[in-house]
Amino acid sequence: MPVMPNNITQEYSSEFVANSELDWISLLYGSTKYDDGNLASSSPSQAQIESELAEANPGKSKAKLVARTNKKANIPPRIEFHTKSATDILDDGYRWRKYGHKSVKNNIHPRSYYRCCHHTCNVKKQIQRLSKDSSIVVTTYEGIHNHPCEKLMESLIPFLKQLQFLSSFQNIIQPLHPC
DNA sequence: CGAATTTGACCAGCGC
DNA sequence: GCGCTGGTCAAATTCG
Repeated sequence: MPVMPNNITQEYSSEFVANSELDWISLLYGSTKYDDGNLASSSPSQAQIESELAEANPGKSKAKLVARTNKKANIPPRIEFHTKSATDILDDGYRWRKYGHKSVKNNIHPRSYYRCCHHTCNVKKQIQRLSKDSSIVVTTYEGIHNHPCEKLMESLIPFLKQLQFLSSFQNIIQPLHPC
């Protein structure tokens, strides 16, 4: 099963482009789509990120940066991952609760809506297969997690406990060996 | 039995 | 104003 990055940030996205499982990424600042399927970028910051993505991803010409023409303010950034996978749900380390399932226009595959289970986190994601290519799973993240990845923490906890134990041990030894 | 998922209803935005 | 579409809610259902 392909594994998605643990923390979805703008900085992280260009790093993840190198993952061979990934087809391409779009950074979305909105959802305005035109009939021909194209999306446009407008703000300078988005253009800047787009060029950075292009530099980080020379072989993947499809990487696009998108602007939302929506008038609403404070729209969280959206990042779209295109992944070739037989399974719809990609393991990104976070726990998600499904809250919706909808068939969308011009696509035979329904779209699933998920929300992060963490009580203080409002990150959402949508999962949908491409109508043109059913092997491609499109995962769109909206917002940034404000908490650590649970799976990562689970694997780190034993190590941290060991560190804590060793540091307490060092506190006992240090008085005996000041150097 | 509690948690997670499913699914129909509802709402808001947009184009005509 | 109306219909279409996407997004969300919440009750019902399923699952472990």
